[in-house]
Amino acid sequence: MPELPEVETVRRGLAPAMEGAEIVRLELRRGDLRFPFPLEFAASVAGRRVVSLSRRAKYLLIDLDNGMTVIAHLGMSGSFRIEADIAAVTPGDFHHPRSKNEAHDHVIFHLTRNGEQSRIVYNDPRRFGFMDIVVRSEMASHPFFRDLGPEPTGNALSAPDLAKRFAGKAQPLKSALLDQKMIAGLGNIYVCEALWRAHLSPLRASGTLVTKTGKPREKLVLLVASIREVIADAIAAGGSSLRDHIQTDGSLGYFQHSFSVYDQEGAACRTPGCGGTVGRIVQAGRSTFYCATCQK
DNA sequence: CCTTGAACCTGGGCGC
DNA sequence: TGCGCCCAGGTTCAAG
Repeated sequence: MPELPEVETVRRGLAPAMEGAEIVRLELRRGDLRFPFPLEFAASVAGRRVVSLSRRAKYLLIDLDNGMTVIAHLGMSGSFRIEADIAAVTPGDFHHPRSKNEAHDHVIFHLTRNGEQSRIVYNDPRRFGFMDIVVRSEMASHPFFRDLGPEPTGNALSAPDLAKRFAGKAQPLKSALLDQKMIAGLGNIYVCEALWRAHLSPLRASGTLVTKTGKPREKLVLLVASIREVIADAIAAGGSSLRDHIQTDGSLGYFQHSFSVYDQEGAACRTPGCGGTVGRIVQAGRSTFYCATCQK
């Protein structure tokens, strides 16, 4: 499920339940997800207090009071849910349908705070997600983070900076933007949506957005603005919910109702006056949705 | 260096 | 109902 807006939504959902709480026990219900859990993972976490939750790219970061940070990546199908005792319900309760795939509850954080117990459950049917724990001061040099590009939120991402990365590249915009070294946190949905907003073809060579002297062309400035806007809009909507619930309380994000091109093959292009039709092609083994009429 | 394709997994949807 | 095939929000690694 998760690109940057979905992970940010998870972070915001978990923060009130986790920050300040003590992790009494970390329950690992199998030895691995995509990778084996690190040695001493459960022991390093047990008895620690959660200082804060943050995010870098698509990684959720759980800062502990011993100077270590738990890193969680949700892969394609990972999700967290909160189970508070006060909200404990009968299995099958209408408002809290018991997930039929409890078999995929792989990691459980058992928490306590002010005498109240709760659990944070990580579920991941496909197990493309993974968790690790690192010393916080060494995190920036960790292989997961070392090569990441700027965040598309805030001011970290700029057109001149992206121009440097794009200069001379024949790589199509679609795959360049999916590359986490270019910009951190974009995935298939938001790359398609940003390119549509900027009226740029996903097939276009990224180097064509840069002048001979290495300056961003007008189109690149527009692309950067489009990326920022689509990410901000998606976060405001609580992310996109496709096959899974993404919010920690079981509710759905609703940005999927705002898709202009993603998963919209055959639909009329929503660009005013365009009249084109949304098409689907495959690039680097992944679906790209775009309007060939207005995206050049 | 670059690009493509396969691999890692499970489940949902669709056509027959 | 059932089976087989295709597809899916990500990332990595091998091969050409």
